[in-house]
Amino acid sequence: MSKILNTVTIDVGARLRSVRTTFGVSQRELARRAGVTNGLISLIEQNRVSPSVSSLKKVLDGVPMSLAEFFTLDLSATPQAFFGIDELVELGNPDVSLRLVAAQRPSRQLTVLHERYVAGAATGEDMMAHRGEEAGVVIRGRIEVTVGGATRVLGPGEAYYFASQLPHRFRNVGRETCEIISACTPPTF
Amino acid sequence: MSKILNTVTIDVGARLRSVRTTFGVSQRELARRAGVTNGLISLIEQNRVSPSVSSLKKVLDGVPMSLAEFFTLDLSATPQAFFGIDELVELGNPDVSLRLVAAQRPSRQLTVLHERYVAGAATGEDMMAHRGEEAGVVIRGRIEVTVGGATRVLGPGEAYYFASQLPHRFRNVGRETCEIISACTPPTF
DNA sequence: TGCTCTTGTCTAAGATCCTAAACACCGTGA
DNA sequence: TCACGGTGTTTAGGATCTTAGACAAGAGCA
Repeated sequence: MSKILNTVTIDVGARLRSVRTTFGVSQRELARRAGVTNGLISLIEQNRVSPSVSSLKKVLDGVPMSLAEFFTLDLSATPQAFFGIDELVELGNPDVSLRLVAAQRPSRQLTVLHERYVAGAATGEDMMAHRGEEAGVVIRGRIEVTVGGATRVLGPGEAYYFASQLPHRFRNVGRETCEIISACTPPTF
Repeated sequence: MSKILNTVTIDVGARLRSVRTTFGVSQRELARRAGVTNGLISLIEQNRVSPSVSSLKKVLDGVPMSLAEFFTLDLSATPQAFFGIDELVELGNPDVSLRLVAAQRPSRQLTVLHERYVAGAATGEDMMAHRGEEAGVVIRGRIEVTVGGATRVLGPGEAYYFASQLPHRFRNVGRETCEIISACTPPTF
C-alpha cells in the first residue's frame, strides 16, 4: 500500500535540498552538524516524512539558516528589476494615489508604494489594521499619522515605522499635496 | 521519568498561543478549522510536543497565517513609531549617505533607508549580493542601477525591485545629488 | 579488476507525534 | 442546585517521525 505524500504545497523537501546543495554539503555532513541521521535528511528531502519543527530547526542550524528564512525562500527565477513611472500600478483613488512597485511579481516579500495625498485627503474614516510591519519617509508636504492612539504630523525627511496590527490612519493636514515612499512586509497588495 | 522539553529557543507554543488569542479564537474553533484536534493545539501551546511541519501548517491555515510569517513574528511590545529627521541613523559615508528608519528597533522585518548619492558616488567597486529582496523609488536626481548583468539609469519617480542574491551596484551618473527611498527585507542592517 | 571512499536510499525498531475521549474548571440561567 | 455550554488539560493507543545500520551505485586509483 503506497503512502500518500504530504506535499501540502510547501515542498519542504525541495527547499531543504535546494538549501543544502547551495551550501555545498552532503546529507551525511549536514546530518553530522545537525545531530541527526543522514537517513532522516534523505527522507525529508524526498517528502517521505514531514519533519517536526524541532528536527527541521536542528537541520537548518547546521547550514545555518533560520526557520523564518527557510519558509521565506523563493525558489523561482528572477524577473523584471526596473520600473518606469508608468509601469508602477495605480491602486488608489484620485485623492489618495498609491503607486505600487513590482505589482506583477508573483511572490513579493515587500510592498513599496509611491503615495500621494491631495490636501485634506485621508485613508478613510476607520482605522486600518492588518498583519506585518510598515515604514515610510515623507518626501514632500505634511501628513498627520495616527498609530495606536499616538498622533504626529510629519514633514519632508521625517519617517515612521510601526507594526501594522496597530490601528493606523493617514491624513494630509497641509495645503499642498503630500508624497510618501512607503514599504511594508509581508505584502498586503 | 519527566520529559525534557524541546524548547530550542523558538517557543512555538508561545507563538501559537499569541497568534490564536490575537485572532480571538478558541483551541477548539481553531482545531475545527485546521482539521486537527483541540488536544493537539493544547499540547503544542504548552511545548509538550514539537509539531510536524505539516501539522503546524494545517493549524496556521486556520488563522490564516503562513509558516514564514509565523516564524518571523516579533513577540515583543511596540516601541517608537515616529522619527524626526535627526532620529534617522546615518550608516553611510560622506559620498553615500544612508539614513536608517527605526534603527533602534530590536527585531525589524524591514529596512527603510533615505539614501543620498553625491555626483559620481557609487556603492563600491565590487557588486553586492546578500539574501532577501529590495526595492526603491528615486525621488531626485538620476542613478545608474546594475542588477545581475542588466543596467539602467533611473530618474525621479522610477523604481527598482530585485532579489538581493543578484549582484547589484548603484552609481550616480548625473551632476546633482541623487536621493532614493529604499526598502529591503529581511533587514541587512 | 578490485579496493576504497563517497554519495543517496531503504528498512526494522524505537521514540515521538497526534487523536479520541474523558476530565476539571468556570459562568449563566432555569 | 443542577444542567448546560463554554474554556483548556490530560491520557491511552494508533499513526508517524526518527534512528541505526545495511544496501546499491558511482568515482578515483592501483
